[in-house]
Amino acid sequence: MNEEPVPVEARRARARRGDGDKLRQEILTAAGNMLALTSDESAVSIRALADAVGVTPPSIYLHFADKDELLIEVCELNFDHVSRAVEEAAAEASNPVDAIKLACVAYARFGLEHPEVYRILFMRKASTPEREQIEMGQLLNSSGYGWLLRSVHECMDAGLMRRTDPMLAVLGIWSLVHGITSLLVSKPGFDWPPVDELIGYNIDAHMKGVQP
Amino acid sequence: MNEEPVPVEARRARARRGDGDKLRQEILTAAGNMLALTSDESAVSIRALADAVGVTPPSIYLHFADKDELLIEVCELNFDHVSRAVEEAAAEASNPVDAIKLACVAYARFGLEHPEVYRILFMRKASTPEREQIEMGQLLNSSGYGWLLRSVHECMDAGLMRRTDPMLAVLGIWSLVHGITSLLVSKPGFDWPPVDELIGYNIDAHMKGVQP
DNA sequence: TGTACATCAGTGAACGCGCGTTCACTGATGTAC
DNA sequence: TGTACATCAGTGAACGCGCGTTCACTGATGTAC
Repeated sequence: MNEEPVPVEARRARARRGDGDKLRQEILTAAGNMLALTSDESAVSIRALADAVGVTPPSIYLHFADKDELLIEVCELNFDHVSRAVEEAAAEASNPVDAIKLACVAYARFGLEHPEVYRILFMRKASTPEREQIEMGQLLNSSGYGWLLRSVHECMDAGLMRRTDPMLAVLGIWSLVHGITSLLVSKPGFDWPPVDELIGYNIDAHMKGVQP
Repeated sequence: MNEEPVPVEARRARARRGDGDKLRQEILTAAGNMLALTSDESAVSIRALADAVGVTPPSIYLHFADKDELLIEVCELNFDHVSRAVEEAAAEASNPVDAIKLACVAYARFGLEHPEVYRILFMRKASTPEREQIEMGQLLNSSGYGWLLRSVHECMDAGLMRRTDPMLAVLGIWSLVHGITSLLVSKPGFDWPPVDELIGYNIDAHMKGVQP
């Protein structure tokens, strides 16, 4: 249909002199939106991003050294999103065990609402070992992870969980909810039981199982 | 180094008249080996497979309609492998709860030993909805899944698990162990606690939590 | 107040790559007469 | 027992595609004199 090189009206207005960084933000926002809309990580190519922002592919390189650097920033932003969702949900609870339960539900819901973001954050193989280190650092430093670790400590201190290496307990809770979320994301066509019930029953059981 | 089109000595001996299907088997075996060796799903291309078997790319199409059909068969084979590993481990147990625990350890171990196979089976997004249906069918019909479902029923009948929709319990157990496995597979560089301890503590806790 | 100039945000065209797949073919193998 | 022929397993070369990335450039914007 539209084979002319670039429809000029679709082009983004050029940034003013000092405002080069605006494009940088627009690119990151567009990447997030594209993941949300297309549900396909491979659809987020340099070319597609440039198109979405209304710019030519080489412009991307004015703001990011390469594609990997771009994706790292996308991850950074989205670790923050998950963290916020989890912590907001947990704030409603009246005790640390309930807080963990609510957090798990919020975590799974985030995954289901942003499946491709979830994929990139938690299911992707990093392109290089260095890149993996960076991503793990982002994850471990995210406020959501810190929150869970503190909550587990709190539970142990309050006698609501039996004492053990807190890491084992943290990873167990995270694994359970990540397992559910990632299966739902990987196999959306399966005839799953209602999500809340699935999470509710199992996280309840799990938290009961780690009591003293 | 070796830029000649195809080093003739490396070529596979041509099959005898009725033996065309031998290549088919060799291709499937090679695909499994490549996944094991390269730990990179994207490395399994038609071209690489042809190379590994000692044949030219078009030959693949003598035996498989397209790449998707080939991968479906690879999955089929590997669902069988997981199932066998799980059931063999469980056979050592003296009660159904222990059987489930041993099965979980075997399942995780399989994932760690065959990370790319695990990725394809349980972490990949299917290329099409039809393809997803096929894969889910393979999974649900695999003997390992059937075994877990029966074991959960057994536990409930024996009063070792409290009664609920068995699907909730099955998916919970599977999610926990899949969660651990897939995180280990996704983030191999993380400083994980010993796998047996991680699985042991958490599956123990979980099975305790689902008791009556 | 006007103009030359450096700077900055971007463009256009092309690069090489590996991919899945197709098409016309070749040549060894077995079979019919 | 010998030969023509159909069949079958494979080859060789090419297709179009989208990808990340590079390079030489353009032209608007602000600044110095």
